[in-house]
Amino acid sequence: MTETRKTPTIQDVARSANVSTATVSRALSSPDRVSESTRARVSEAIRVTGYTLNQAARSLRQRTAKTILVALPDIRNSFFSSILDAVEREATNRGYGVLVANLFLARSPAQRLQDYMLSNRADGLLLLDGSLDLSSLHSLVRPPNSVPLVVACEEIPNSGFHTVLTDNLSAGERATRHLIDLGHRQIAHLLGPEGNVVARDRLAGYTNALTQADLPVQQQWLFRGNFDMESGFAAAAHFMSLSVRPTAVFAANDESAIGFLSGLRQYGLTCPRDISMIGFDDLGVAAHYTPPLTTMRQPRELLGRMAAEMLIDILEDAEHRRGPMRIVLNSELIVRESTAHLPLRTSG
Amino acid sequence: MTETRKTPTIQDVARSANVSTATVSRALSSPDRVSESTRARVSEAIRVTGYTLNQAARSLRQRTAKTILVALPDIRNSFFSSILDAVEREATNRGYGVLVANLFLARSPAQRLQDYMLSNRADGLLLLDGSLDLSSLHSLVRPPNSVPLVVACEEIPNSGFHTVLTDNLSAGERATRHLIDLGHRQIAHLLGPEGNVVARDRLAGYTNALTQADLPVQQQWLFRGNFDMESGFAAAAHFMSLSVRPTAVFAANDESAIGFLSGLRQYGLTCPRDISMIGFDDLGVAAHYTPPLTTMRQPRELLGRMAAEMLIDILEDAEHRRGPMRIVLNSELIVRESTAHLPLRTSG
DNA sequence: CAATTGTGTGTAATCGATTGCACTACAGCG
DNA sequence: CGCTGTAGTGCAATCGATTACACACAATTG
Repeated sequence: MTETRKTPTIQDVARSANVSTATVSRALSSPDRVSESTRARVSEAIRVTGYTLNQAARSLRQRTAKTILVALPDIRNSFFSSILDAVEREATNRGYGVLVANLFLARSPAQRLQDYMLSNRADGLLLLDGSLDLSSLHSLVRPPNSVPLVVACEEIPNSGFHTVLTDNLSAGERATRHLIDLGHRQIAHLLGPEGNVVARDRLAGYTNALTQADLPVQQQWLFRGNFDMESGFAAAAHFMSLSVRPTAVFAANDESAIGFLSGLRQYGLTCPRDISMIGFDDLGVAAHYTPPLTTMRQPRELLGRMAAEMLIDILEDAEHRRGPMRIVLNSELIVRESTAHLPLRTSG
Repeated sequence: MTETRKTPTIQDVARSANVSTATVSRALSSPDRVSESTRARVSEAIRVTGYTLNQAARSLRQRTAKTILVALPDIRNSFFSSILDAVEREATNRGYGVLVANLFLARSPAQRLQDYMLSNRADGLLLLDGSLDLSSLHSLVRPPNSVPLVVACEEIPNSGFHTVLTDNLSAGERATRHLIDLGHRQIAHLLGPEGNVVARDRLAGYTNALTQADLPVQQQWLFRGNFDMESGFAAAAHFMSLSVRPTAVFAANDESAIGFLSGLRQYGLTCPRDISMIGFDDLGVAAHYTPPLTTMRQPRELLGRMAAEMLIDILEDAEHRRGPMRIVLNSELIVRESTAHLPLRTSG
């Protein structure tokens, strides 16, 4: 006799508790508007029927999906997945679901985001990728499609978007200064992707630090990179081809630093004996690399959590007319073993 | 005058195209049931109005969210995030959204999954975590809450769930045999988490290989581990305390292998000079570690893609009465520099 | 020519929860 | 006693798309 019953609805609960559906709904969403005895009856009825809310129905009526969309340039990258982790945690705590859109190799990223947002699947967008076409984003953010948006980790200059990120410029400065303090005078920079704002700021920090120390910025010591290991690996070959080789490298992130060191290894060079290396991010593997990597630690968890908080705050506060918010977090220098004092023995 | 117009609905399109909403709906979902001229008028009207589908309304009516839920033990782990990447790609291609639930440190994981599934937010569940309580899962999968479920990477024994995974047992065998082939006779295994089926299979493979080579399985050479770097690091201390030290280690995964090597480094031991090490997974960093890590490569992308395919196939095929499916993929031995022939010089 | 089939479209019910409005009952007050 | 205010509840409209059913009309068939 127990046929495959359909999922119980609020109607079933109402019938079982001998109240109207309106009362059940209120007992759930604003319990203080319902008498205690009724509330108890409803709770019991919910238990008996095994009722669970149909989110689609609620979304339709309330025009709210209780879901945020997180757009990442590449989930596989441990840096982003850590942030996603923190975002997911915060969102879950506040009753939101997390949809992910991996933009890596996607055909038309902006279009995809637009589809998602406008189809009422997500209430807000958390963007971890600064490389999107600004104009297509504007069509999302401007009326009539005013999608709540927070940009994290990356930044879109002059966009006026809400942003949470770390102070890449001063962190780049700090990293470079660390090398200078160790006595290095010939310091290269392994660049991040061209056009990436974060990478640009780290470069600017590098340049500042050199300039402040009266060291020249040498064009040939800016190595092409792309934030990934392969590009770091390739840069090592370039490094070997130089007539005058730097004694230290500041890499725009840990992944490329690791790729670079792995590349150097092919030529028999060892860190920190032959070269000092500082990275950026403090990925989990940095502490366990050989050698353990000196790096600028970004507070990933904090960053993800704050970005999620900010977005959800915006979503839940209809009166968010307080102008663009911008939170800048500090990075921290983590000294490990990949950086060392310049050897006293002269190299020439 | 251009007030904040509401999002255009199918009604607006119908009015603009001078047809009924039914026709608009049909023009979208089954174009061949609509005459060509009407179809053109509707397309034009959609363009003019800027209409986008309200997914909530569709979900409510069709009882389908066009979304899958991916549950992971820990997104930060690069192994899982790679799989998520592949899953997301496949799901997107087939028009599905991807919700993520990170079960790491979650209070009551099974409850969370249940909530998600029963609230009509997701149509199916892709489980990448084998450590969940089986009984709570059964309440999900059995009627009346028959949630379509595919388990990937991990396995839940005797559950009868659909599964995609690699052949951990034979891969564990292969890995161990590789060490034996290099002349090693004293081979340790750095275990995965207790109770984890995948870890258990890799251990079984290790045991098999030893037995086949007439080597004894020594209890004290089974090092506790947890699939993460910290546990590998800790195991190194244990290793140092042994009176007779193995010459090679098969680690249950790359992360713990890296942690272990990093631990050994503290004691001045170097791989592969002092010890050979083989890992499992072939994480991106494996190729760029120092030394580059020999490992068993799991076809992560394929695995993720197939799991997503399987789940969506099930969702879209109402008649999926073909019994539990089980796909086993092969891992591949990737020989790099962390394993070496046993040195001819005797250690005693 | 009548009967039949098929194509294209419209009408209206439906999915399940929320919520504006109306109503009852009762307490408090002058 | 009559009036007002408030707490608690129910009725029914609503969100936006889908779809069973009905119907009009053209094409095909016997």
